[in-house]
Amino acid sequence: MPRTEKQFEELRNIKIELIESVAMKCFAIKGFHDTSISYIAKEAGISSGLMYNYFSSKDELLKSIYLKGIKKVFAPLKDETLTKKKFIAFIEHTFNEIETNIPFWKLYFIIISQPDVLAQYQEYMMETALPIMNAITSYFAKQGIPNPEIETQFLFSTIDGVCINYLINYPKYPLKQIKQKILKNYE
Amino acid sequence: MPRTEKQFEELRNIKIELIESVAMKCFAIKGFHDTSISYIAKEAGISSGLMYNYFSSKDELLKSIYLKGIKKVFAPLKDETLTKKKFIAFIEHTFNEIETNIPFWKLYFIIISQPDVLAQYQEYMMETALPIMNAITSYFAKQGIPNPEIETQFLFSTIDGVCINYLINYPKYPLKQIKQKILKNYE
Amino acid sequence: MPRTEKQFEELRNIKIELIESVAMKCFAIKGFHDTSISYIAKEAGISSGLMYNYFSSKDELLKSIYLKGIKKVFAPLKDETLTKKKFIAFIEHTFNEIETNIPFWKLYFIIISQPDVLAQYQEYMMETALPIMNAITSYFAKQGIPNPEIETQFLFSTIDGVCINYLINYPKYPLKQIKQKILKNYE
Amino acid sequence: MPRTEKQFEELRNIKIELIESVAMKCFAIKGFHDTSISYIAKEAGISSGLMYNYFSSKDELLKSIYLKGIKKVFAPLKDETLTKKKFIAFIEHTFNEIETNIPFWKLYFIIISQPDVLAQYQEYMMETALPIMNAITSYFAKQGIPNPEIETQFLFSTIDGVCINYLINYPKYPLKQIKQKILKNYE
DNA sequence: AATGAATGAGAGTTCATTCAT
DNA sequence: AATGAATGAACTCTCATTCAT
Repeated sequence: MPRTEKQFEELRNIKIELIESVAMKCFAIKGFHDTSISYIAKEAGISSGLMYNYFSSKDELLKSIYLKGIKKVFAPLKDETLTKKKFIAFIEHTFNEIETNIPFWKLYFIIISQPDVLAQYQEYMMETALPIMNAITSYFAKQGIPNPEIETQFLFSTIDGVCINYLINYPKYPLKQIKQKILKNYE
Repeated sequence: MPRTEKQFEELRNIKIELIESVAMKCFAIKGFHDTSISYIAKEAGISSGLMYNYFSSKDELLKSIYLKGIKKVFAPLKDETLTKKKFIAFIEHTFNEIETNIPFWKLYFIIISQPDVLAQYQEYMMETALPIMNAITSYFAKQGIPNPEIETQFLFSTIDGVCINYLINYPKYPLKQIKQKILKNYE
Repeated sequence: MPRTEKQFEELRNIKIELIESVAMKCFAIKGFHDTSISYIAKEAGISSGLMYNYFSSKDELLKSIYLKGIKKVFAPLKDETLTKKKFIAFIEHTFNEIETNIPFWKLYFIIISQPDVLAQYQEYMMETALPIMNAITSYFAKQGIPNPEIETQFLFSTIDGVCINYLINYPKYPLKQIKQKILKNYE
Repeated sequence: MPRTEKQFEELRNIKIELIESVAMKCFAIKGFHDTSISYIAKEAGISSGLMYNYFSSKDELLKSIYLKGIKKVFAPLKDETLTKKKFIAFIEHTFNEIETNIPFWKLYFIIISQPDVLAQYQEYMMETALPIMNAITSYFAKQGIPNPEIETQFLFSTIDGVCINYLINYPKYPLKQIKQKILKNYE
């Protein structure tokens, strides 16, 4: 009995996710340029040629990992009107993502540190992040916080900074306490 | 008649500064791995071989730029006991550095985002940053701020995050207002 | 359908032998430093990058050729007790190797003339040559030859000297007559 | 008082000999290709540019060292008719040269192992060596030694072989005893 | 779908040689 | 005579990508 098209599709997706997951870890540990396609292939248990059945280039592989990661981070955050509870949930969710997905965040900072690569992805990230930022700005405004746009910028900057310092210094970095401090700021 | 020792010395220093300055800009714009030695040389108007008269490798060039930059940033900050005035001056100095030396800070985040490179430089950066951080922690404690170590970590993380977002979004990023907000926090 | 493991293995062995054989000739004709990898590749009709699929560096290529050559020369010479017949066979074998494998011997003298390269290979050569030398010394002793160790050193030195002069002057060098003279010395 | 032309000439010769002597040692220790002009210059205490006042190229430097060395080795050996005493003196002289001028002989084997370099020098060496070889052949003939040409080839080959083995193994190589053995052969 | 041999452009680096001073 | 900064061709080596099987 031949496999259905759906089964093939599924097998393909499993392979793609395997490759992306392995590649993400490699990039995070060794850096993008210092991780060769053939190394990823070996780690993933496939041939280097097969990589190109799933990704048309090394850059495309990076892009795919990045976009999926961004989607995953922002997906649960609907741009509906925020309540206090939802705002807190957003902070909690974000810190949880940071803590449990270190390789992705390493990759994230590699990407936003590479100016020429950044340009291609910036647009997508902005599309994804902007609604969230706007929702938060509205929330801050409603809470009576002065300069709510600045406050949002400040919050997102802080989270970026916390993230990058956590990546460099974990497990020494006091992530939980910093999170508490941020939450307290908005009580 | 050959040039005097002093003339050679001066010639060398001029070339070193030229190369470092051009390389810093190239690295900041294109990234470290995507900037070739021959490209830097062309931009600097010299031959590629000349680089190696002054820097033993591309890595050493990066290191030299980094160390000089870090020194310049932290040099004015004595680790003496901080007063409020001095604390404010530190914040002002830091934001000023960020605003006026964008290429260096781009390079800085490229470096701390590259796992392979980071390890070599982390130690030096820590040696340089730690006394400042300690002085600030003491200052916070004296001011009666609770959890002064966490507060210091938070401040430095925030500054990193502000910096990285400024680099990506300037001139749109509201750097001055963010600085005012931070200063207000510690009034 | 990919090739089978066995097919790949065979393909590899053919290429390795091709590269080694071509490289040996090139080294012998032009010298090691004056033969570039890309020249060898061109002569072998392959791309320069392919070399590095089989040999991790130019030095490793040289080493591989050398070790295989040495093994081939000394392989048939068991270090068992020598009889007159076997001793003569050794001399005959050695001269035959010299006469029929000129490129290898040129390479051999290039190697032992290069101080930097020599050190790495000396040990292996000694390991290989010493048992033979000891067997011959024992044979000389049994034959009642005085100072058998010196006699062995003299014999090996002579063969080296004959070899190097043959390489420089063949086909003018009277290799066969020299061999007869040596054999007569030990009758 | 300006120097006379002769004094200039002498100073120049002293410099040349200094450079040649330093270069010879460097070549012998590190090999020809692994010794850079600037390294020789530094060892000789001059600038690399000045080298080219005395030698038009690195190859010319090598050639000059080689030719002077060959001349020095063969100079005392007139091609007059040999007596037994003179023949013994030749052997003694040769071994003495080997023992006391190791760097030159290392260089000598580097050169005769480099086929493309060899061609240029072979002629000169032959011109120099041939009269000596002929004289010795005549001497052997007069002594009633059969196949005197072969005997001469054998002697020179042996000396080459002894020399190369001495260079590799000194001070372990039994040079003096080998010399005695050779002399005994011709008593 | 799958392999890994093969390619070749381009990287970092070295160094004999030149030349302004 | 003397310096050493400067050049640039040539080197070794890497690796994303292709392709015959």
